[in-house]
Amino acid sequence: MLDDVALFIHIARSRGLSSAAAKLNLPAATVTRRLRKLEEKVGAQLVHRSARKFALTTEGDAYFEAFADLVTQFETARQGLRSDLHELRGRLKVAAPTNISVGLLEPMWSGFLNAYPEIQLTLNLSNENKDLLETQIDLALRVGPQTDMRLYQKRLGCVATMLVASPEYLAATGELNDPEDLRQHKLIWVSALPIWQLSNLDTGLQETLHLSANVAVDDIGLARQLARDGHGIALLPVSEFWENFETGQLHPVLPRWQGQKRDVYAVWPTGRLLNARAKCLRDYVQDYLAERPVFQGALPHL
Amino acid sequence: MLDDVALFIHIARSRGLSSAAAKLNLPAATVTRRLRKLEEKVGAQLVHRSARKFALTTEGDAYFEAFADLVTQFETARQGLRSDLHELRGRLKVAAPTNISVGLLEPMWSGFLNAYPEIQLTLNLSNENKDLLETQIDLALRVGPQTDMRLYQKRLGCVATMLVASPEYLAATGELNDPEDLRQHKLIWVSALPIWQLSNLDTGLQETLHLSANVAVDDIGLARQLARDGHGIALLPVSEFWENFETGQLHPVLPRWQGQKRDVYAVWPTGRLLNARAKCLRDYVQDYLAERPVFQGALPHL
DNA sequence: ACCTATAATTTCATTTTTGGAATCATGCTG
DNA sequence: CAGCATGATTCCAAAAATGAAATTATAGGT
Repeated sequence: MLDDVALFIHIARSRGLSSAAAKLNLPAATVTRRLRKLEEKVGAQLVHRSARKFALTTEGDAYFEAFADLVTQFETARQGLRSDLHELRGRLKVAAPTNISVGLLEPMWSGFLNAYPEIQLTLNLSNENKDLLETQIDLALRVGPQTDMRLYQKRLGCVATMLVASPEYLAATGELNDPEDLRQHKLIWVSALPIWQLSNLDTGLQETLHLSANVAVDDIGLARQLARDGHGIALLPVSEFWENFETGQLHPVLPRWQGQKRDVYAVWPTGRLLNARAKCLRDYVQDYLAERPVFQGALPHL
Repeated sequence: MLDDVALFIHIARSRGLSSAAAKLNLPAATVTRRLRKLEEKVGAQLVHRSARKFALTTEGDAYFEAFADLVTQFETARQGLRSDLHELRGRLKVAAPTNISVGLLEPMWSGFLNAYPEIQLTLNLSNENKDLLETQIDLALRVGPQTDMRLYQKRLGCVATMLVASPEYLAATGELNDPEDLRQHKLIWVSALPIWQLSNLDTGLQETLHLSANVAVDDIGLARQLARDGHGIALLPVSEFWENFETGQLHPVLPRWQGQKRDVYAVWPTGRLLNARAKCLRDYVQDYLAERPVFQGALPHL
């Protein structure tokens, strides 16, 4: 019956059965019959009609007012779902961490846009985790443990962390032989890596260190900068210095030890269907990360 | 297609095809087929189903979220219209003038309620014309010219007006022979009858008088009371004193002259369908008034 | 008043949908 | 592991809907 009500709404808007039939690509006979069937069900005539004259009855007015907006919303929702579910065109709003996006991942964004020129990508870069529901983000890339239960998450890769310092700092203070030696050093702490959990590449031995930091910051990029400037030893994701590692501005400290690996995730809200574009991007990112050791947990000096 | 979407919503809510079929009073074969047809149109499976297990796909979730509220609104609107249009049960909000409603018309309200015990009548009495749209009145009884173009109106009857004064007042001042004599008297003016247009019952002669009133009030009941108390001559609708006329508390002044007749109307907003209850009441009122001379323009002393 | 053009309705052969009955699938219980 | 109960699907005759073509209705123009 809802289809017949929708038909009636179109008839009312078109102010005639023939023009409604034309708009809906239906024969006039079908429109006539279905309107009459609806009127029989309702138990009232909805339309006064004759050749060249058209008016709604008072019942028809009531029906129109009650259902017109609903029919519009139905059709809008249906259209939106059709295009949103299946088409690789239109808007796609993505959040991603600033550090890796303007560095290692810039070619990935560029490649995606070239591959899908009809997708209008809005890329919100931030090193903070924005609320996806509030900001209406379709998909977010995140690094590190994801604890928000409102989000679906798919693991796309992982990044190792390791201890680094500037060569000047190490020349002044001497090399370290053991994680315990860290206590004698200036340390740069960053909020993303609150606990320093180190594991030995050779023996598999694990140590969790509770250290007192000389400097504490909440931005990984700043921590890298401070380490490079000789202010101490930092535990950093290798993505932060992978590209420039050969320049020697940051040296590994305790090179046979590594920090905990940080997984890279795609996340999106549970209530939200992942449309074709977001799925496409997610798969594109996964493929891109699969081909780069830095996102498969590799270390730059090995 | 909207019918199939609605069916899908019911399937999702019932968490099964068989239970949805039972609720909708449809064969399971029909439900199965129409769901599959919808899935073909959508180009995606909406439901994972097997014997004893049921789950929506992510596309199904999206469809459910997009359409569930709309389907509910559709069904609510449809149910509302069905009952509102045709059933003589439920709410009916009516506005009517206080004076005639607690007097002459009280038996009419009582009779209507007895005749239609399932109608829940809300009777808003006032001698002011309330905004029907704002107060969501279904139907209003009004007396006098109706100039609001947003209202449909149907004339149900009419009430004559005439000049009256207390016997004490007339004994003190003497009888009148001609409308011009009114100028020598104390007059009680009421806003509902701003112009005194008198017509002679015998000759048909009409006079429009522009008089200076001693007292001006905006409530007809108060005007009646003042006249009864000997404060002068008032031009009043006969409905105001029809019942008590034989008690002699108010005497006709210039008994062969009458004031302008005031029509009684049922009015309702043009955009609003007059439902079965309001129609029923309107017709009931018209029949009731038709049987009472006071509402057919009669004078009490003739 | 008549004619024409347009809108609505009706007819009927064809297509599609329906629903009862039969069949299949599967999860739970013993 | 087998059997049973329940849910889902398929089959097919019957019913309903469809749409092209023909017909009817009517409003406007001459």
